[in-house]
Amino acid sequence: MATIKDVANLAGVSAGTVSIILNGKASERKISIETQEKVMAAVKELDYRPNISARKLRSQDVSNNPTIALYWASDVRVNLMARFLRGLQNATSQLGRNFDIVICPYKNDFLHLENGLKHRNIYNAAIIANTSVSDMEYLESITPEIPVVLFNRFSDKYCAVHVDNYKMGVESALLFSKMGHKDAAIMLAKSAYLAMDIRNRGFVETCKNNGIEILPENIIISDNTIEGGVEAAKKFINLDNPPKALFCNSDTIALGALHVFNKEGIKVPEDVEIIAVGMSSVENTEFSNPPLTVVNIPMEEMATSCIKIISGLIDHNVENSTSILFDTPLIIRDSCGAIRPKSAQ
Amino acid sequence: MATIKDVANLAGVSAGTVSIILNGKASERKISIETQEKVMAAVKELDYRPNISARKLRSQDVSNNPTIALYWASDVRVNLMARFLRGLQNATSQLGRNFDIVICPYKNDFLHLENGLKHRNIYNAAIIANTSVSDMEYLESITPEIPVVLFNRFSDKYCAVHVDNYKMGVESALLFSKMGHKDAAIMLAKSAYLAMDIRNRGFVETCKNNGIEILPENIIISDNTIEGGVEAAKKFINLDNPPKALFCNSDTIALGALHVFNKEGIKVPEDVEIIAVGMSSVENTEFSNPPLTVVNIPMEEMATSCIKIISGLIDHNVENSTSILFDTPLIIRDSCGAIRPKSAQ
DNA sequence: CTGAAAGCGCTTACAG
DNA sequence: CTGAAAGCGCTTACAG
Repeated sequence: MATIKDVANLAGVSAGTVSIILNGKASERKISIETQEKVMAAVKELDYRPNISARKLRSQDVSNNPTIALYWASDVRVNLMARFLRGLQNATSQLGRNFDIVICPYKNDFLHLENGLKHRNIYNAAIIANTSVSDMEYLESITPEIPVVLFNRFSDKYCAVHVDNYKMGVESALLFSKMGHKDAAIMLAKSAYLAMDIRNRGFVETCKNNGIEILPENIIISDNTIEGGVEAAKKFINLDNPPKALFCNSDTIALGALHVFNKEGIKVPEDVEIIAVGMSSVENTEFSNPPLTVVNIPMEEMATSCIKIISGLIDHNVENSTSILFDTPLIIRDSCGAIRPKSAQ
Repeated sequence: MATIKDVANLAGVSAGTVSIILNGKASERKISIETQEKVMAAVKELDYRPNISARKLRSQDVSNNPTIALYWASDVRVNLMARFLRGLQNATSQLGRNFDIVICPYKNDFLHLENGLKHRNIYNAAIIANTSVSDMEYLESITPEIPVVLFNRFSDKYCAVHVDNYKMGVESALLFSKMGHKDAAIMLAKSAYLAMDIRNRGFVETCKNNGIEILPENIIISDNTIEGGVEAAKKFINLDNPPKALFCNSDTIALGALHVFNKEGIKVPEDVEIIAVGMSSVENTEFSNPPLTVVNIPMEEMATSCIKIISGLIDHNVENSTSILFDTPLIIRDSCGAIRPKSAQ
């Protein structure tokens, strides 16, 4: 990488002169047109780009926000990030402190390729979200150079903001049980995510314990997209004996399924009751037709909490393995468990 | 802000020693426990935080990505940003070059309070999205210190990636005209955004020219949220003579309206035909009930284009006022203009 | 009109 | 076990 000195040498002037020209003070300092042209030519030839760190160091006028890396798996639905970012914004306004949040997309299972955790001078701190099992193993094996908070994961070693995934599955199963169901189907997002697996286990095991049968063919795997839900619903409809209880591991999938059910005249909740895990904005499931019963993951609040911990870590006044467990409220809406007006029964 | 020298002075040691301790090399370098404790105490007392710029400058090991500020109005639906970020990701992979994208939420009409454009050493470049009229005036009046690309806005002065907002309104009106409508209603997001105003004008003026009447009471203003659409739809239903053509300036509002229509047994498109401006993910309108006809703003492609221009500006090989106008295709779906099977007619 | 030099806050060989 | 010094790449008074 060319430096200002290289440019100066090539142009046959001093570094100071190059700096003046590059900072648009050429006319103010009466630098000759000729010199200016020589310098700009050298800049182009060497593909010179100023070193921002050196600039910042030199001219201290500018308040320097801490830079926080947000590691977000690139194949995770970006609109989940929307909720997260909303929470981040809340936090900065609550803390009266500003952070530069840098979005760092990473490929699941390849977190170890990222440099930000290994160096102390890229970011001041990091939030790591949507780790896969092997990413977690990697994290357990290293000691990052910067403060780290895990989002929606737990570890003894790190600060973490998380939910009880198993319980989410349990509560969904219990609601089905309460509604008197004896068999159920599941739509699962295919993914490498531990959290989702744990949720499924919670659901499946609780079903078993409460006399709800889940036949192997009633477990439908799909992409974690609306379209994935559409495909899954088509499979569901074609089952020999579609259960009247459906658990969707992601509300995105549930929305796709609703689309198909509405189109095909399958009534929710009369023909099939649905519970979904609330990952996307509450709005999306609140105003679907019908509104969906969800076990809600409070992303915004969790994100706010993340930033507060990070802020504390940077200031050295938070314990190095603080964990906050968030509750995941069951929001009962028309798709399952709601008391319906007589006319609709 | 305390420096390493301050810490060294307070602890009564040299700056080098402080550095060694802070970098976790104390035991390796056999620094006495006593010294370590003195230093850490001084660090805490002074609330010392290392200057990342100085670190970066000193230890050049780490590749330094250009930092791009993404100015995004904080009251704009964050899930629009989702689409934008998806486009950004595509760009970085296409360019084989990495950028640090820093999310900079700003308050509309207060872009002038942001420092990033005024200094050359905070960010390397900026993308500015969702400017209000007065933000645009501000931008016209200044010369930013860094390369800037406008997103979904146009200016002679800046690079811009934009769409023909007027035409979006025109095409929606023309489709209604083709469907034989003689009157129409509009649901508008209340906002300070020029783009939305222009769209409305395009729609209203074209309606007028084509004999479609829009009564003042048929113009419904609402929040740009699903809930806003719900409220708007309730007002729509209570109109004395609700038109059979409805233009929504935002698909988010349209989704809220659909919720109400479905609930109240108002059939789309039989009872009312809907065209919406496609701002959120295509998925969301593709799998609603019924799927929505939209004039789509190709956010992802526009974002990709933004980054490519930025990359060119940084490398000095793109013109300083390059503009790219994107097409906004009309996507015909069931809510308006689709050829329906006989059974549904 | 332009150059030489100081110094921003760090880290790291080197010396002792 | 610790300190003094050099130097990363810039910018900016100062000198001429």
